[in-house]
Amino acid sequence: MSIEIPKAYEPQEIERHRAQVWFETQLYRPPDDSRGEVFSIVLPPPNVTGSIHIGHMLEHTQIDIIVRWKRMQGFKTLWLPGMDHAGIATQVVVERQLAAEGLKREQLGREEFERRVWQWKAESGGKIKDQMIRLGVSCDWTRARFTLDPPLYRAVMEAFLRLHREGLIYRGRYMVNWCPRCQTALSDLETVHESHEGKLWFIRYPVKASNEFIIVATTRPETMLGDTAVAVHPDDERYKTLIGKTLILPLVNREIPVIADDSVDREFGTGAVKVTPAHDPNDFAMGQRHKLAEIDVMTPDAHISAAGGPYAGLERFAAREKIVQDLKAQGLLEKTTNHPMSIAICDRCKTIVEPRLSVQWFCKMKPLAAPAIEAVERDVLSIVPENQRKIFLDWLANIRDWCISRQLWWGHRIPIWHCGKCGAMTPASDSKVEIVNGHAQIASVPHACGKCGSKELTQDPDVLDTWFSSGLWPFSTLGWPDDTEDLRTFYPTSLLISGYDILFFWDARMTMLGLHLMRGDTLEERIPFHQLYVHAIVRDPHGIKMSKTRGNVVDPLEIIEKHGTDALRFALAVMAAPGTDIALSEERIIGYRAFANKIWNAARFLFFNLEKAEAAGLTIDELAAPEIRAKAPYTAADALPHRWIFSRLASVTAQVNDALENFRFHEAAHVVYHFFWGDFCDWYIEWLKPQLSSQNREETVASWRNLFAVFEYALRLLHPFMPFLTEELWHRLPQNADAKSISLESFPIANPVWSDPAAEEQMALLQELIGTVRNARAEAKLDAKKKLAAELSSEKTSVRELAERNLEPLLRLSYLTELKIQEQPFGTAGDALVRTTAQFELRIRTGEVADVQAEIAKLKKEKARLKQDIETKQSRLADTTFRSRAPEEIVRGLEATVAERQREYQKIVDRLTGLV
RNA sequence: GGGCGAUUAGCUCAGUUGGUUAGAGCGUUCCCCUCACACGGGAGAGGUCCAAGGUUCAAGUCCUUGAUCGCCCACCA
Repeated sequence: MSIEIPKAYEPQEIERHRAQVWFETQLYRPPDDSRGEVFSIVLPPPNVTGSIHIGHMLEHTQIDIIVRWKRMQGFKTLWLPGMDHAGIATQVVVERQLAAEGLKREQLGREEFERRVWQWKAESGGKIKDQMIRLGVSCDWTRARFTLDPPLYRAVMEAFLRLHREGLIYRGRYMVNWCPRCQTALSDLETVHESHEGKLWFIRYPVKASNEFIIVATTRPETMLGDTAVAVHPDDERYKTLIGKTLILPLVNREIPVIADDSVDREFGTGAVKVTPAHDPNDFAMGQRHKLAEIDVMTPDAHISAAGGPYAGLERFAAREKIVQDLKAQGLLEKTTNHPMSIAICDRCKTIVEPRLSVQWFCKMKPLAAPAIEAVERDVLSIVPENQRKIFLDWLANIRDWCISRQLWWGHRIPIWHCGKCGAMTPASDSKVEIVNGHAQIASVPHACGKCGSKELTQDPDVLDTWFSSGLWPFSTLGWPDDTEDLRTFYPTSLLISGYDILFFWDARMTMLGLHLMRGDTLEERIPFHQLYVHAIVRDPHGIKMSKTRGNVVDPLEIIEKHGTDALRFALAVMAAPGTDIALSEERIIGYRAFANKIWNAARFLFFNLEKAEAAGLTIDELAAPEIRAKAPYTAADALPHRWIFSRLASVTAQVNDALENFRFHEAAHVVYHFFWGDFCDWYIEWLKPQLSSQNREETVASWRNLFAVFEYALRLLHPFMPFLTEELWHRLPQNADAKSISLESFPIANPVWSDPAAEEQMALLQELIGTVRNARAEAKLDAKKKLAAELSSEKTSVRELAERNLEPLLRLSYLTELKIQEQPFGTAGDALVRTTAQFELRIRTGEVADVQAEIAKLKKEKARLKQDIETKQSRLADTTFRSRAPEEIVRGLEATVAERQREYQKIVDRLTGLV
């Protein structure tokens, strides 16, 4: 029997097929009846708009590695997927589509607009799901959730109503970040600050009935239309006499007072600041302190409002220009200076944000943050890497109230009704939802105003910040507020893996809301996840952030089509050192595609040679039945290669498990890569080749069994990193005809019994021996096909024996025709290449006269290197402080090294004297 | 303004408690289409670990300062 497989690994069809099977068989739904330790994790839900990008790919790869690893370790494992309705982001996309049709959402009306968004959601969401399935993520699709699904809608209502009852959610007229394009309030997090080359305008404000004036400096002259005071520092000698006087506000001719306030910075500008309570957060606070009028001079779309008199209707920057010109014309513009500053822009649409006074809903954060801080400090929630923990804590410590209302139509509508008569607010009596037109909305609509009994009730038009519902994700997805089986089983989740870009948006909010809303006496019971691993972001090959405008984005699906998912996954994993961003290049991915091919071909080699096993009388069962495999390693007359590879397996397994435990994906991937390619393919398989069809049946049987055992072991080790390839090969293994999936097999556990330092040491020596031969022939530029004879000498019996016993593989690996082993050192004839190490001396007969001069030059170079090395070490050893303070093992180690180098040195000297 | 990170081979990056000759992938040079794999095999070259001080028997690793680059936070008119 032999199994035919193609010469090169072509991932596309294989991956598509495997992904489909995994999905259709619901392979990753945790068995309902199983008990045992639980591992649960939620997918950071991608925005329903857009598509899977490389950042998702990194995140999904890391989660999937951990999840597959845990599942194989025997945990009852749930990875819960889903999508986020992504309030603004989605609404913006659909509004853009409408704009292309020449429509505005107001023309459609709320209901029709929502219908359009749902339509788009179905399309886009379906695409994302298909993409994720194609990526092979091992999540439980039967539990997929969407933030606007009825049960989750209800969870949002429940959370809102509860926080509202508790007084943690309040409504009020405050200064908020307002996006004039999105026409909605934004939270602080949804704005980003950009440095900007601004200007500082110095404007004269005349004192009433006097020739005096005060010069104020401002970066936003257009807001002067709304000025209601000018403030100076109370102790500022320059202005002391003016405090309390009245100024005439230029252009609008309004009378405004000069007030004194501690918050004024005497050093800045002229030390006098115009106060615009309706258009600046500081001024708003000052206005509150001094009971100043708030004059809103701007419309929601950032044009000057009627309150701006002659400037009404002008766009804000056009107004600025005109105002500056008018001031100049009236001689009131003292001067203009450059002023570097930072401006806030809308994270979503990049429009400059306008601080705006408006009525919004807020969530008090201090009381919610306190338990979260405690949880992190007490390590109830552990955060990796360490520096993210500090950032997390700092943010919580300085937290401010969260503006949670958005003037959008797409989202969870606030379950509060306003009375048209008395203005009082009546909340829904409970969180139940009903389905209307297929979608959830609050069911328990109040019939009358809770205060005056009027029936004139209208629901608050606003929806909640999309992150409010995201903040409930780890429990809303499990059925909260009901006490469901899932919630009891899988909450708290074990781990969260998320990017640092949403640490505050999402991770921190989930932590706070979970701790507050969930039942349980202890933080441990309420915390939404026990561990938080914060991953980095993917950058382009030059380390530059990917963005559509720069055009350096990498489409993971394109890469996957070209090189396969496993190659991309492996590249991402091996580059994902905690705390540093990833510069991803296609070359790198191609490299791991080659690795996949290498694995494929190792399998091909096994399959190809099965006849040889049969020739030795082995059946498939004998070869690789699980119970037979379990007894590996089998040893034969020459046990060294087997002892060695299993010893390597023991340490590799320990390293992989340890690395994954600490989210050191790069280390785990690196270790399996080098084990498979270096140890397994380059040495073990090569070594075993002659034994696979040798005359010695015992040896052949042992080699075959071990080869299969190691190979299938390696597949399991590799599976979390390369799920498709390993699954495919697993099924092609002859003994696995009926196997369900490698992902349900057990993950290797390091077997300390296999650890065999002696074997590793001997192998290292053999590798050195072989390397020496290869090096010599390469340097002598000998024809690669030319067979050589060599002689080996060593004072050490163990070395001679080792070489003798492993004659076969040595011949094979080095293309020697003959190897003679002797005790005595060689003479010094010039017809051979001689290589000397501390352990042995090797003479390779080339059959031609060696280039003696080249040999001498090489030896001299080596001699000099050794001399230098020995001297440095000796002087170190001569240092009495070193001898007295350094640990004894270090000193002894150094002594041994020096002794060895000296022997080597002596040999070279001898050889040189012979040659010269 | 506050905080954080980075600087190691031509390029992109590893290097967890300080310890003997600092690693990987790609690229590059030389040899080989050897019966699993040219997406391969073999052998090389290539680094005063940003700079200057310091701690230590011992520093890529710890401390201080500086330079360059990057990121995050922030209500500096």
